[in-house]
Amino acid sequence: MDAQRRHLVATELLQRIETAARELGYRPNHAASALSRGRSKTVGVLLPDITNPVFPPILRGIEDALDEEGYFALLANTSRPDPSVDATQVAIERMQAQRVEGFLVATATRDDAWLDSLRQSGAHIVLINRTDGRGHLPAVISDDMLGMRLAVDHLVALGHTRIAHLAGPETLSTGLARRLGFEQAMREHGLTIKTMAVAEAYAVDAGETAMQALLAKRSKTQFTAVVAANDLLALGGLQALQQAGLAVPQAISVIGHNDMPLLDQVNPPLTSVRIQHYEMGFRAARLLMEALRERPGSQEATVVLRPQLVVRASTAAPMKLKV
Amino acid sequence: MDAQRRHLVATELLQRIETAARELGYRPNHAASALSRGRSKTVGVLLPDITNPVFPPILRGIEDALDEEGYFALLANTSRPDPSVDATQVAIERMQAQRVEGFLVATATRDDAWLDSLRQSGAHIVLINRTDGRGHLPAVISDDMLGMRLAVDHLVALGHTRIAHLAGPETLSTGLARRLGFEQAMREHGLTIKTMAVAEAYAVDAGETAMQALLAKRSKTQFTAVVAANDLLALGGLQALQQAGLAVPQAISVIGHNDMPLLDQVNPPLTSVRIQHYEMGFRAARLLMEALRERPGSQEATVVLRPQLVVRASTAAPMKLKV
DNA sequence: TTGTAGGCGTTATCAA
DNA sequence: TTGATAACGCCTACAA
Repeated sequence: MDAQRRHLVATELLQRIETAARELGYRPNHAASALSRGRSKTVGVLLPDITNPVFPPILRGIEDALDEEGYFALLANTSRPDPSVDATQVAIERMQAQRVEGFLVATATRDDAWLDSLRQSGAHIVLINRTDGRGHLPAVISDDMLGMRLAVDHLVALGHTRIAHLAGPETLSTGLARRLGFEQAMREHGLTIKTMAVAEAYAVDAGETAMQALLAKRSKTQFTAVVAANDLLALGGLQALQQAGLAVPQAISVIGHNDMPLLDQVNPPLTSVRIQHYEMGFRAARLLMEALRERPGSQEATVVLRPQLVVRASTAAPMKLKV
Repeated sequence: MDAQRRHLVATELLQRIETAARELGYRPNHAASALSRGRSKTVGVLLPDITNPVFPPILRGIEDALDEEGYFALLANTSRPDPSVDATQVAIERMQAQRVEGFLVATATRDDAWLDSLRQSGAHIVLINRTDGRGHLPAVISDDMLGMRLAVDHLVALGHTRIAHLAGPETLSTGLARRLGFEQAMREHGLTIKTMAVAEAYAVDAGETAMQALLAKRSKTQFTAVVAANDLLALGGLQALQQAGLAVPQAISVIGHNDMPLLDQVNPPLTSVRIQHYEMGFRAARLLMEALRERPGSQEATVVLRPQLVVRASTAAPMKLKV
């Protein structure tokens, strides 16, 4: 029964009804309600892969927010071993068949055609962590430019001037924004950018490869620090540095991005830009809930969360130059 | 349209129909189907907390298996900051309202009343990773006894004889089974168990506390190695050892359990018993799918997966005794 | 083979 | 305010 109207019925009667209902094993049938009211109380959530450590806190935030309104998330991991089938498209169709009331999308790239058509079909969408290229979808993201500025500021304060960037894929808004943020921050300090390598994906092995590319040019560039666009890249980079016999932070300082779990336990504990993952998921889900309540056309916001630098043992003053 | 009967219709007509359907924006309404057929194509998944690194691979396995049959998982994180409300009970009721066809439960303790009543209500249930106390529910678990044997065998082969156990909560089947496995393995080697500490929960800080308890008795017991029931406990233990100025593995060898992600990157890289998390989720979901297909009363299996020892740098031969 | 009627459980509408 | 009734969209069973 509608919670707001319980008081209209005698308490004693109400209790008798509820006991009876329990004894008869009555359960409200949500499928019937969904059909009749056209509200499934579910939303679709698109993630690349829940196995990637950044996503569990985001998902937890989403579910905590949905929970408050009695919603469930239908989850799809879109990154699959077999890329021949378009997992995203399939997932969206299945979710639409389930009549999800909206979508939370953490898989956007800067040129996703499906996002546009999904939007044009009138679906409610909130992006998480990554924006699309056009920027006309509401989103909850971290201030990636600021994050990179914090990283560069920290290194400059330690005395570094020759700083390299281990960039993420430019197809992702985060990869692009962090590169731009890095360049901007360097400019503000009057520093020129000597080296940059772009990783193919946010993954450990891609980071290793990219770092090797950086190291190949090291004799020329003499960089003493590396800002990575992502922790996984940084971890891969750490491995490449170790193989090259370069000590972190003595020879090279390294900064990651995301501050994913366990990063304080790795060797050396990694300095990283902490992103509010849980908050990101929570706010995005709330935003979606609000959009579902409002009449269509209510203005939709983009929320930008503040990152924070967490200094650990992978950054130190550069070695004295042997001039 | 039913895939098995497509051929009964002229291909050309079929295509015209499908184009028309697409143009009209037709989407099959699953809510209606669910109501009419009594099948929601969803199952409930109960986890303590997706943020704990062991669960993402399990969930991924579950979803990959469900995906094959067009099912979605409705997820609930039952461990909540405010324990005053029984999150499990609430989640189950909401899932039943959504008419989930079964439950995948990774939160079982050895004395859960709700599990029994859920079972008696006729729900299909498959347990994951942990069993209940009575053992009359189908489950997919890892061979915890074997896992501990692998750990002890490895330490004995290195020359250790005084081995301590950092046990998990006895309310969980894994905590109990691993302790029993440890004791059994020690017995097989003719070794007596000098020290054991039981952690309150599978968490880093609980591991730290428990290790401190072990260390308090160290002058008497002189243990040279610790087998932890869980990686988080081992990580906490590592911290306590570091604070006590004991080097790992030179002074003390440490073995974890689960081989969770990033464990190869911590300092020192942790030797651990690898559990097939993904497989566990995948098989459990498959088992549930089968149970849903069969007539009621079909015999239900418990699947036991083989763990595997992953040797890294946290274990070494014991220091020479100064006799 | 094709078509049609009734029902799934809930909600909303419209009369009384 | 209350109570009966149609409708939500799909599925199945039965009739044509």
